[in-house]
Amino acid sequence: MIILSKLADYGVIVATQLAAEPERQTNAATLAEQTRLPRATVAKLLKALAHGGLVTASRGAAGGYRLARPAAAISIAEVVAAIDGAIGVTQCSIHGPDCTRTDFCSTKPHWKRINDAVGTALAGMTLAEMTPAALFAQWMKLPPKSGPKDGQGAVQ
Amino acid sequence: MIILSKLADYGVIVATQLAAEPERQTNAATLAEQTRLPRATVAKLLKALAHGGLVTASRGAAGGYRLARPAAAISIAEVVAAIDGAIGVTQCSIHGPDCTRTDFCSTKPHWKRINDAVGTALAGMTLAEMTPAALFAQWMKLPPKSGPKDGQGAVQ
DNA sequence: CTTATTGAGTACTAGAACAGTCCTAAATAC
DNA sequence: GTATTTAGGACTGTTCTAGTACTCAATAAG
Repeated sequence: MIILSKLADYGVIVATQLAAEPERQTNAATLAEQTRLPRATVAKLLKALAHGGLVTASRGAAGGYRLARPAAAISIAEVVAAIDGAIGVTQCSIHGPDCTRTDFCSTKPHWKRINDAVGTALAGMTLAEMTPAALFAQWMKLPPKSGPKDGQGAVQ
Repeated sequence: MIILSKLADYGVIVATQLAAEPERQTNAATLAEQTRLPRATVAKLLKALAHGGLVTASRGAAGGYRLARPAAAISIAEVVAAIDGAIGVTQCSIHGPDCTRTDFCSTKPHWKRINDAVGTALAGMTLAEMTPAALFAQWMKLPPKSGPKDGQGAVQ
């Protein structure tokens, strides 16, 4: 089973790309090239991110997108929610008490615990931590098994 | 977005039902009645659980299912994995390095952290904790806002 | 041994969700 | 005015999910 949809995954990648150079305004076509994702798909993702208030858009010639807030203030949970909707472990976690089994379902109250754990995990990581720069910093401190001598560790 | 599929959710419900009376052997039809789930679906779930080694089956007349291990030794993660397959945050978390973006994808290494958090949350809860008995015990210690005077709290 | 019961395994179908594309309108720079 | 770029839908093909049905194998009871 996969937790994130492909689009949510892509959304994080696109947002991370924006976070890599926050001062610049980048248009959808350029982001598509940078991330090697289909142009139309990237455009769709950016619309969703803009709708969620995570990026700001400028229309017209020389327009484009940039992060609405500092990358360190945008959590992965927000990015995912902007694309996939609210995060819930089960159907009943989202829809509330309209489950026909509510009355005798003993599992329901427990999902909240798991739900919170997942939410915390996604909310506890920011876009800033996803950038290559952050990855590099981490790699300097905690070199992989193969050691820092081969540059591959930083990518893999 | 919903993390668990309906079937995985149902799987936990069915397994919890088995955990409620571990000494008895119950057949698929009875479990379907107890959980109010479609009989054919319950049968399908039980097959998956049996395949995953979580329940043992006895064929033939007076056959049925029971937990293969004590409920306290079966984690929700195992139940979910038996039905939905291995848990991964993204496609690449499962498929490994065959992603075409591996070389320049800076987000990939970070998913592991989130992946582990989700896995830990699901692995940290057992079937025993999901049973009504466990719920009741918890409710005795931590009564809900409405207080223990109305018996409803234990079900909701 | 025969028969009824029950799980095992597989195949199948309808429906929903997902991923991706395309088109038209609105805004902006030159 | 014209080119560029996002906004907002609509649309489509594919994949996945949920649910059902059917046949085979195993077991208990008479």
